[in-house]
Amino acid sequence: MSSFERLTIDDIARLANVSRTTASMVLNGHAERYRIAKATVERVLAVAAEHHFSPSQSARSLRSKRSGTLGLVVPELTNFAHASLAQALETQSRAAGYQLLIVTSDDEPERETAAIAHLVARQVEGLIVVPCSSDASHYTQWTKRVPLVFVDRRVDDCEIPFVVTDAAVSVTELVGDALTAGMEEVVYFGGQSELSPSRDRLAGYRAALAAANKTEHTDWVFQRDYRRHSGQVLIEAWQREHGRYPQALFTGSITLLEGVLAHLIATDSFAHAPRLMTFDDHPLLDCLPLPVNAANQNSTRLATQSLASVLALIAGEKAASAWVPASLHRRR
Amino acid sequence: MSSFERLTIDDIARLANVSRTTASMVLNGHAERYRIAKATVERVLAVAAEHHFSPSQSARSLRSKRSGTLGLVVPELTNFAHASLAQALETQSRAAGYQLLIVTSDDEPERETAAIAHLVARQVEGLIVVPCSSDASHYTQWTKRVPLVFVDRRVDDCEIPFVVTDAAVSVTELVGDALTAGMEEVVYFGGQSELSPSRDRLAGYRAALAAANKTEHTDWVFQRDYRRHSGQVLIEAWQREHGRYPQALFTGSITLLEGVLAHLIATDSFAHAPRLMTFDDHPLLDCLPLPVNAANQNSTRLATQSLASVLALIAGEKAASAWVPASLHRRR
DNA sequence: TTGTAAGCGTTATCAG
DNA sequence: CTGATAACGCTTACAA
Repeated sequence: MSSFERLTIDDIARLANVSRTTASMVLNGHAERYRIAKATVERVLAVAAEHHFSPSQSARSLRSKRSGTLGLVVPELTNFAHASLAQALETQSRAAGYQLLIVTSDDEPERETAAIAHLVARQVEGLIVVPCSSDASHYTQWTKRVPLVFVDRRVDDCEIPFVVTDAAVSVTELVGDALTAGMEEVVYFGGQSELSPSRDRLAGYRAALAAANKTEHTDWVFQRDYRRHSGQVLIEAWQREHGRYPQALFTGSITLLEGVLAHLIATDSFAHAPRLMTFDDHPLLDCLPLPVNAANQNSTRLATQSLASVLALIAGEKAASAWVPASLHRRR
Repeated sequence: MSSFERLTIDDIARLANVSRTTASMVLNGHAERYRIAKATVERVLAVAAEHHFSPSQSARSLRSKRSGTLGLVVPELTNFAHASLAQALETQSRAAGYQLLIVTSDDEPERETAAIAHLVARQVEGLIVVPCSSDASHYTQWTKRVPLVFVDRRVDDCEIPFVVTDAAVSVTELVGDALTAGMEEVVYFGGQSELSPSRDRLAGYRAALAAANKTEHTDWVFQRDYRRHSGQVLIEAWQREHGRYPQALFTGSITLLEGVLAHLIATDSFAHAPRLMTFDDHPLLDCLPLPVNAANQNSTRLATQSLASVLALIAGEKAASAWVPASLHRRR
């Protein structure tokens, strides 16, 4: 087997000619409190440094009954918004003294349940979840065993705190822009209507119509799922039906936008393309031939707030839900 | 404090009217081996299930001297290639019975060192690192304390095993395509030449020139870093100098490509744009007005191989370095 | 077939 | 100021 033996605090104590206790106190910075002789302190620290001593996490957490870990369940790391969130949460958790365990659910409720079970078995002290099911009981069953908060998406009819983007407001603004600019017809392509962000985005769209005194046409709103393919199918169908493209189009995600753009490219239709808006931003959107206005989620703040929420729950306090505003990235 | 108490195996044993040992054996699936009465087994399992028992990881790892964790240090999760790698590694590690601890270095050597130190203190059993420094001693210092392999990038003059994409071959093919198609002039924009992927990509480019019997011009190869801004600066400078765009252009990363495209858009120059090729693929590249051929890294295989390497090191075996082929995504 | 007991590496209480 | 010692929850010889 391996040659990666580790020294224990006993080894350090022995090498420094002190007791286990003294070594422990020194290494945990309690030297002051216990008035340990300066010489002793230095000797212990020197020995520890020389041998790169680092205490056993397992022993420490066994003793302290704290794992020092938080769990994050996220659909896919290849989704830019979720990757940004994960990165922000990782940095912030570590700064707060927690190691973040990131696990992916692939947007499948079964894998998600397995992921949560895995993290609970790993004894995370708290759980931050981007839920992919709208069935509250999927989540409430864990709620007695571990502090749990939702981020990015929320689930109805349950008490679990959530931190989500205030999508409605930003979509209203985004779509409002187009209406103000004189667009008579703004079509909406969205994802699964069970997911809260879908509902929020649609609500924002409808609010914009209302604000502009427009009535929604029957062929303005279409919802399937967030797969790229769906974007392509929807725009194809719309074009086939009307023999033209809509004046303006809002897509609920970058993937849907990709589908739309892929179709426009395949049919060489940029010239007749709708004015495009989308939810979520990405650096590559700057490189499209068409300017796409985008609602840009603030992943840093989503991270900060959701972290604060779990930490509150862990501390036995109430955690408030929060809405985080998105910013608009206007490209025209 | 919180109401999230956990049952111990002693509780389960007591509730099932057996000893700690029996409970442990049953719960670890050793019932057969110790010929425990069927009724006893069922009783224990029933009680455990009823109370959602899950054993303390800390106690378990303390006892077994195995943390059951692997560490991954990656520059940024917002880089699509690294996110794909992290996701693949997470899934595969979990399947192999390890929890992956993902930590980001932000491509800064100091933060990277801190990240590694953090993971070592957390007692990961093995470490998979995308190195952001070319200083071997940054890494060899850890090598006596924990099994370490590089992925995606390698570091010269050190014995640490690596698993990287065979960039040279794919870039040769990519650039060769353009040369075969009659391009007389293929310009190369790359990132930091200290990083091994940069060198591999450049080597691939030069091999393509050689294969086509071309001599490299003095204004064909430019290397700065992988920031988007650099792509923009480089293309601007080239255009200013020559009063035109190159016939063909290879960018060493998507970010550099973004810079180039941003410039082309800003100056409305798509009509005179070079034939574009880039390293790393992204779904949004399908949506550009220009077809961009891309070398697509195989993150699943990078994950599989690097995981296999650390696991080999952990088992005390030799770990071989590996080159993973990339595939070409041709868009014209 | 089941139970007893030791020990993994820490930390913290309590004596000295 | 420093040192024994117990306890955290679990696995596993070894006994019974």
